[in-house]
Amino acid sequence: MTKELPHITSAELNVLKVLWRIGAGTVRDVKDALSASADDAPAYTTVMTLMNQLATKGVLDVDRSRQPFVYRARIRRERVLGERLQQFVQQVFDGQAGELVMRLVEEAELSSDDLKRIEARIEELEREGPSRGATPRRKKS
Amino acid sequence: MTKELPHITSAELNVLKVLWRIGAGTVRDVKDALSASADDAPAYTTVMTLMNQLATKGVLDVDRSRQPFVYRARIRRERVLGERLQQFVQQVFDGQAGELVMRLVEEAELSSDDLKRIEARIEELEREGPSRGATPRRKKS
DNA sequence: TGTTTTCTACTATGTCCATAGTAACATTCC
DNA sequence: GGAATGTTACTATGGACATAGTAGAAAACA
Repeated sequence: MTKELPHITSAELNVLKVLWRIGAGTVRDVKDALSASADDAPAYTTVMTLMNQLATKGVLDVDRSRQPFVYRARIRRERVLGERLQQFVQQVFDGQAGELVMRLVEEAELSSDDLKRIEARIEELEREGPSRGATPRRKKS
Repeated sequence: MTKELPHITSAELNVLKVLWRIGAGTVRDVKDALSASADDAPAYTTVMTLMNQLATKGVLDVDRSRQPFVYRARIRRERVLGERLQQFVQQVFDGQAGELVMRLVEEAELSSDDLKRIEARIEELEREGPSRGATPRRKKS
């Protein structure tokens, strides 16, 4: 079984996103990247606090043989976003992922490229695996 | 322009969901409904606090001519969930709603009924409005 | 009418979180 | 080596939130 994913706060997630993008980096690297993309970027020390918290939780790997320390994500983006999505679907849409998707479709949140890609994938799934049950996966625990 | 939606916390949202379902009700009604569906339901007074907060923000309507007071939602479910979804897509998926949907498709979060419905709707859209631009709507503000 | 129950209003508490400052330490550069 | 700069470790602060208790008013009941 995969180890339990620790809780990652919103500010921490922003740090993680940068590291997923650049692969590995120092506090300054991450701080600069955050400053470049957002107007209200956190202070250097704030970024460090966040990165230390993530390291303590085992989400980041720290190479202390170099000065400044070099950080790297130990968790895959897919895993974190997947969990986040799952929680969101549960908490806000009561597990009704279908309703969520329909809403995105209706409200033009998806480009026509997105729509094409989704449609294609659905057709593919329906051709290969004729059934996946009438009801989606439910929350456990 | 529609008035700005006040911030609704997670516990408040649970209260709102009950009221959307039952239409209108007293604190006790809501408290009982919450107790029925979840194991760790909040105390009566906690529910009251939440409902008062919502009323203060203008999210709930209070009929004080009856004892106990009767509350009713003044905001439509679609509006709140829509905003929530929008924020989530931005914050977690950087606005890439397509990736979010693909993930739901891949991870079997959608039933085959869901898939059929989505596919049908997409085909419909593609037939009637041949284009909605290559890129989805972006965050404003 | 006196007692018990229900309800409302106000207040309190503890946690989580985002933010960042300060002091100490290392590195670099004249 | 000494000053300037960058880095780390530790600590602090303020706000938001979920939770719920208590006091007093109202209603129900016996």
